[in-house]
Amino acid sequence: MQERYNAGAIESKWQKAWEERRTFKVAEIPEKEKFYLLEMFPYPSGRIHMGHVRNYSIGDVVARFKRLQGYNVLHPMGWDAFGMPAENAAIQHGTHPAKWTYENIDNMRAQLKKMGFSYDWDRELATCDVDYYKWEQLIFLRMFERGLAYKKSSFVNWCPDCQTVLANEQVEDGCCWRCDNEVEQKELEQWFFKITDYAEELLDWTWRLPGWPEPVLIMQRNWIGRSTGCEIDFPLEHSLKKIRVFTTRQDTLYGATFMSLAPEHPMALELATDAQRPAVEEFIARVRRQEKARRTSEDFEKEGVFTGSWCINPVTRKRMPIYLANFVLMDYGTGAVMAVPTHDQRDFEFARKYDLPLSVVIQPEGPALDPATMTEAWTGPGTMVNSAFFDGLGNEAAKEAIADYLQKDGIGKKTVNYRLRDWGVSRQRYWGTPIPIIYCDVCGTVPVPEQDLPVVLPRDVELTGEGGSPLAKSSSFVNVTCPQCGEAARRETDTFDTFVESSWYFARYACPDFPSAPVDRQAVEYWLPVDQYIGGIEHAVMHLLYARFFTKVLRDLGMMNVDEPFANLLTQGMVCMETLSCPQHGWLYPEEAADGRCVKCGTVVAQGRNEKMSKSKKNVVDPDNLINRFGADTARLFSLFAAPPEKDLEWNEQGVEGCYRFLNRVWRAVYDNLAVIADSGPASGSEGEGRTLRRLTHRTIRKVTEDIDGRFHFNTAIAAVMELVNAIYAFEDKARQPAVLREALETVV
RNA sequence: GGGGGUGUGGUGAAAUUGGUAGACGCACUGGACUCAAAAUCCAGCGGGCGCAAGUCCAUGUCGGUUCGACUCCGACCACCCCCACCA
Repeated sequence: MQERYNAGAIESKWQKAWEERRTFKVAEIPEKEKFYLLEMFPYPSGRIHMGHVRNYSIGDVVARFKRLQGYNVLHPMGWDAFGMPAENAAIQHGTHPAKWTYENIDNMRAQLKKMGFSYDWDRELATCDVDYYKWEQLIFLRMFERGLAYKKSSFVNWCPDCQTVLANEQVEDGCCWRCDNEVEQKELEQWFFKITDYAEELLDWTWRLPGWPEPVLIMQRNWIGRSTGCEIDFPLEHSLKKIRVFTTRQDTLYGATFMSLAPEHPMALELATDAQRPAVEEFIARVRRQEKARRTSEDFEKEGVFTGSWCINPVTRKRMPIYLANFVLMDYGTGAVMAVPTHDQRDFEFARKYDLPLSVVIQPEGPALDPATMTEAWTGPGTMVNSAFFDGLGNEAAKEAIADYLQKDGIGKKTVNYRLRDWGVSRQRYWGTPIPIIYCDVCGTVPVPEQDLPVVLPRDVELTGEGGSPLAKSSSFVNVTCPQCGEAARRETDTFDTFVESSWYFARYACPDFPSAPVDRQAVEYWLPVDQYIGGIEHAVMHLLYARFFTKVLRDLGMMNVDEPFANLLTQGMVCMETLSCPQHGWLYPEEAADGRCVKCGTVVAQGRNEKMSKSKKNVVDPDNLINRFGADTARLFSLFAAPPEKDLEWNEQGVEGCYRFLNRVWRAVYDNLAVIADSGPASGSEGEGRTLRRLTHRTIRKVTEDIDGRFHFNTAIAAVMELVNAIYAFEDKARQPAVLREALETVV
């Protein structure tokens, strides 16, 4: 028998046993209550990091706890395997993205196994496997049939220097991350998912998810951004055409004195008079060039240009000049805004700049507003003035009254608008799911017939990082015959946003090998929804909203019968560490500093504040080192003990050592007492000191149970076990009451 | 500008939701063991006064509610995160 705590020996012994016995493999057992525990699956970047250790340690505790409570626990793991880092590695090092990705997966799988997490590895999936993404292509085809997937022209970030499309994350301060040149907006035809069709339902259900953290629900509600108002038509002065606006402030309609259109508005050019045309064209070109940079700049100036045309305010019958304005967004509302300078700050600034008329229609309490002397717009409540028969009403009441009036007179109608935009899923990238569409000169856009799926991502594609979609360069991929008419045709060469894969993987885990559909209805019926989902707060909006959307789409496509994917959600904080930097050598890894000095030059190291661990700042800890030095249990214990899960976890080397010390203490407590407790039976009676220990043992059981179950206070659960261990060390009456000691020790273990 | 969050010892944090503030850990200090060190064990550890039993002060600041407030309400200060010209 070993003489001291040997984490490596203990852990590898049990990990081997779990693997051989398939201990965590599960199947549907109808008479047994299920519990589906899921942690957000990792991107196979190459190595696991402390954020994974934390996330998966939390999940593993809950999974094991629920198993001990008798649940049939599904706890799967897989890989969010498509994405740009694989492609970047290919461009920089010449490795194929597939090779890079699968090698990384092998690496990380081995690391996760060394951490001892209780996964059912038989359900492992990788989203870059054809067997996974072919079902995604099928879902897309069904969505296309129903109009839930459609194509429209839209703007992408384009680096004119690199000749390539950039993702939003690749644009820093309006400039390309690689060459630092200014990014332009380029118009491309792109695929979209009609998530806006589900805006109302996605919003409604945020009030019916009691197991979600309130801040996440609030963020989703804000992101969906429902607002009620009116669409109002403004007739043009010398034409039968009209400009339609959306407003939430129909109470200010009588104060609308000019009109602002987005530069991308379809009527922008036709409204330009001959005299104004050069100025208008110049303005549109300039805004298009700036568009992204302007969003990030603080001191952004409102700018516009007069088109030369006029429209008529439908209630005052007054002429309103039509401007193009750089702050009006084409993709919200109708891309046209009725400008009320007295009661909207942007319109106010714009009016002052271009000397446009002001008319007060809401008078607050106190001194009367005077258009000539106002210094800012009045956006608060007040009494209606200069508004015909609505004068004297409170402006909130007038909102209703004017909306009814507009609707009755056919000038406008009540409507609802969302900030949520349709989800653009086209990516001009190689390493992703091919979009199963064929373009034929005769038949137009033709979906790939279902029996022709999958559209396999070809391996032999050259990746340079320049130009458009890499797949476009593979002629064997691009050139096909039209499935409808048999003429020569071309394949779609864009791939899906990787968020598409992560929007339904939780359902595929219920039936990872199901051969005839994306999901097996029966398996899904048993396992879904996920009873506990765990992951980083950074996914509060995008991933979690897309997954909710997909769940509803799959339901409406008749593929499964689930309304919401995640019944309970736990969002864990980041793992942080102090940064170290040397004036000469920049950021330093912890091992590059000793005694507060840089090991290279001896300069005193500057200590930064705690920041999220990141390779770029070199404030990282490699879980492998931790496992080798202390064992996986120490790594797991520390990541649970140092902070409650929703808070940021501050890395502390000495804290880790403290956890290791504690595990040593536990081991010794058992080992040193083996002889004493060897022959003792179950604890029945107890007295004196023994009675106190017994009570503590049982109080600890209750405390730990309450702390883990639903509360997720792992730190206090561990503290309670530490107290019990302290009491075991203090217990002296071993010889007379060995059963009490044995019970306490077994409880700790 | 909008939304969300945080503020408790030297330090990470507890206080199960209005009832003994600081559990548990880290750091530190003293002691035991050792030729010595490491490891381990024991003790102390918010501040003031006191030899002591004690006692007063203390949860960002200022007010309020309450028999009682880290917890609830109001105002303010500081820091962090997210969204950001959404009509």
